[in-house]
Amino acid sequence: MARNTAWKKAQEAQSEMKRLAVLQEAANLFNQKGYHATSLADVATGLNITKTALYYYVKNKNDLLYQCYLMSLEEIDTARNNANEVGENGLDKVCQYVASHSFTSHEPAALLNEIDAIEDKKKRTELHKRLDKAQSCVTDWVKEGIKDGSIAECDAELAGRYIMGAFNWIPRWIGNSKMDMAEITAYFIELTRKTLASV
Amino acid sequence: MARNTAWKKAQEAQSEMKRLAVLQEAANLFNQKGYHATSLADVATGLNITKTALYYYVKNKNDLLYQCYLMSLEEIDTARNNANEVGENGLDKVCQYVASHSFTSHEPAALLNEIDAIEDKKKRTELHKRLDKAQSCVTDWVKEGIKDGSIAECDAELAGRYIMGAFNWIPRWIGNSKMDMAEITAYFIELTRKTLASV
DNA sequence: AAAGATTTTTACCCTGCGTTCAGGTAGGAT
DNA sequence: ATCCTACCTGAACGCAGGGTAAAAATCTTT
Repeated sequence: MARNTAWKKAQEAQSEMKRLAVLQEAANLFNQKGYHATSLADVATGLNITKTALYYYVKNKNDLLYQCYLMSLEEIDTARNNANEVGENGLDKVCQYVASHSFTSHEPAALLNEIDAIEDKKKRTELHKRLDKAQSCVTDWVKEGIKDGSIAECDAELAGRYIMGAFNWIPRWIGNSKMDMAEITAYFIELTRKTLASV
Repeated sequence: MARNTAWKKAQEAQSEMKRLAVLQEAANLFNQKGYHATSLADVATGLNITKTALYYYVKNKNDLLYQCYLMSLEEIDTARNNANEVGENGLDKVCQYVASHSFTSHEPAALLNEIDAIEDKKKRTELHKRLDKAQSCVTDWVKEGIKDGSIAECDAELAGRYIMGAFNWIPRWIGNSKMDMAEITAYFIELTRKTLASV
């Protein structure tokens, strides 16, 4: 029956929403307190359910972390694609990237330290690879910028690391600051332009 | 007896050496895997003793973390004083600071995230204060540099955060890199000079 | 050699937390 | 009424890992 499948789809969509809510809550806590310091009870109470209920959406705690990574990496990929489309030269792409990168609500950067907590080796290396890509694309853009003249001659990898470090570190201190992410990001992009500026 | 006190001092010195070895080992592991992911057994086996032996040198696991912080902060303080003595202008002081800061074997920067794991509230805020100082001195030097002309007009705090972020992030990726700390630091200082350069 | 101080071990307890199991409720379909 | 599916709960298990007490080994002093 057509009705049946349509209904089923609606159900699945709603279910997926709930699953994402679980991941979102978990990601927030993992970012705040770290994976090991966050108990499943913490995640559960934040959602007003029991910790056992989590097992309906997720295989186990470690899988929960993995799913969070998948979610975050998806955003990073989006940011990268966006930068490639919108950016007009190397420098522009780098700036576009860091802008969307740091606006994400999940603060994936903070999460991205806990990769070694992933127990399954295959998944761990998979995540490592995808993360490397998140860094190497910046390196590539810097090289591109050197060629197209928007960026000064420099060591592309180190320059990329320098910039990404500055941005990735934001979550560590933003709590103490009166400024919000938008202001900080805007100013950091200015600094980035100066750091990379040709002549 | 004079002999007695002299000897006692020697003993204490040796004991202190051992205590520092414990802290060093713990700091390394905490940096590598994080506080919560590191068990006392891990620390103990790294030193070829039983975990109970640790309790001779340290009150408990949380105190161990605290002692590690004290050790790291001492180095940071030294680096700051050194920068203030040797540096000839604002820009110079900043560069001196980050140079010695990142050469430390303990990689205190990585450690410095886990402050919230300190359970005692008083000690936690004490560490927070001292860490703030480690950041604010950079802000001050940037301001100084703007006045003495070595650094361009800019938001001193944000510029300081930007630079410190770049350096603090190094421990996260240096493992994947073929370069060593000395090379990286040298190049990062160049980038820092460019980022802050007046004109 | 015996007493004392320092350092480390053996053997154990106990709590927190991830995980499982055995259901239970609500609501739509038949 | 009955059954199915989606979703959730409470209670209990198992074990990793922090912590303790007391014995034992090692080193020093007299």
